[in-house]
Amino acid sequence: MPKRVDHDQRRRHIAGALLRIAEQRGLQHASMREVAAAAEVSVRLVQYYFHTKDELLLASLGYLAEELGARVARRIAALGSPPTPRDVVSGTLTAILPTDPESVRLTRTYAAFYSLVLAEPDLTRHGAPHPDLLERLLAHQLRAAQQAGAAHAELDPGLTAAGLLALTNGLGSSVLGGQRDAEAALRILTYHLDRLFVPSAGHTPP
Amino acid sequence: MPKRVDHDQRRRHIAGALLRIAEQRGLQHASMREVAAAAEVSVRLVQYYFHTKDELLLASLGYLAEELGARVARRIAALGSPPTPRDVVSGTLTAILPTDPESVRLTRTYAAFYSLVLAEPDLTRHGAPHPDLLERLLAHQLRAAQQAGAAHAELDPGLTAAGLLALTNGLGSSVLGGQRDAEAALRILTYHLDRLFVPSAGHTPP
DNA sequence: GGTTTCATGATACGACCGTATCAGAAAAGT
DNA sequence: ACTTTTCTGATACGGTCGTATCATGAAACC
Repeated sequence: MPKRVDHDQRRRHIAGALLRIAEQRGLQHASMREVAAAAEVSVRLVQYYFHTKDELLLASLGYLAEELGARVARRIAALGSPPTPRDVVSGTLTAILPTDPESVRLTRTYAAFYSLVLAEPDLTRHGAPHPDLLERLLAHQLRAAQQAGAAHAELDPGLTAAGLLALTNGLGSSVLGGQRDAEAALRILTYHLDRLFVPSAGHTPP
Repeated sequence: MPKRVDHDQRRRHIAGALLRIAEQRGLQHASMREVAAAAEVSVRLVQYYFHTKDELLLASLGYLAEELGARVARRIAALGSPPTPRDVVSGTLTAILPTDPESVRLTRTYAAFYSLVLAEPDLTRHGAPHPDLLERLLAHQLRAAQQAGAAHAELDPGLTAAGLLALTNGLGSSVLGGQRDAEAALRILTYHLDRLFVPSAGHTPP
């Protein structure tokens, strides 16, 4: 037998090369040859670990989702304990908004996959349980804030959570599109959060 | 000289074929040959009216923007006169949200161009004065509503307008992505509008 | 009414695409 | 030591891409 290699690591390495190309130059340029070159690997190797290009695309998208999920989780975990519901909401949403290099990279890469997913929905038939999950997390935090008197009681948590997520996604698009810088987007997001949560001692005293 | 032909009409016809392909199968399939076939025209003709593919893509995007702008204008013009600011805001936003076949077509097509524009920003160096324009329109309407006592006075019109636009774009993405249907998106949008405008006789009495 | 000019068609060229094939190196098991 | 299995490399094939070339139709102008 040959030297045993960590297949998963190899797959991540190659998929990472594809994600890098997708982020920087778009999926149009993510050909097998370009991916192999970016991973400093032969084309045959890419074929070996991913039998077909669709498989490579799908796996890469999976790794990307994993990475974004990890970032959100890390952000939430890094909050002081116990974090206020607003901290959780704000932390989650700013983790998705392209403000720092990592989030720019992640959202740019996601954007590269967006139209592909729209055009070929079969590719992700079994994917994306995420958005609904995030929405539920946010709604749950909003409810907790209401019970603690930290958010206005008449808010509908579900509709508000969905709105916040859509707002953040829309802001992210405009930032990536260059119509707004990250600072302006963050200002808009914070403004809307301020309208949901009642002011407390710890937060942005005027 | 040959029979004189309306060049602009021909260009629109060909660009329309590209837009149709982009919407239905994505820009990946919008090759010169496919566009020509969809327009029932020879490849040479496509080359004749658009010297290069980039030119075709750029022109098509322009026509698309024109079409969306016309839809918004038509929607606003169709409002009773004088329309309330809320009607204008709501009409503008629902014109953008993919709720009926035409708006689905427009937003799907836009989405197809999205990642291309992100990857090749040079293509649209001179384009897209639109978003800022819409934002200003919404902000202006919000201010008018405030002066008429129809919207809460403490709102920041600029930030709120930007938020509404981003919210609508985000909702549109989720509808196109199939995570939500148009009805749910409209419900979320209406909920947020309800939180901005003070209830009046004409609107959704409980 | 010939000629110029605009408009259109058929076809070819080189490049790159995804994938398949052929072959070989390298390490574990016996 | 030798076989067997896992891994890697070079190269070829058919297809499609964007674009260029060559050729021709048909109408307006002198």
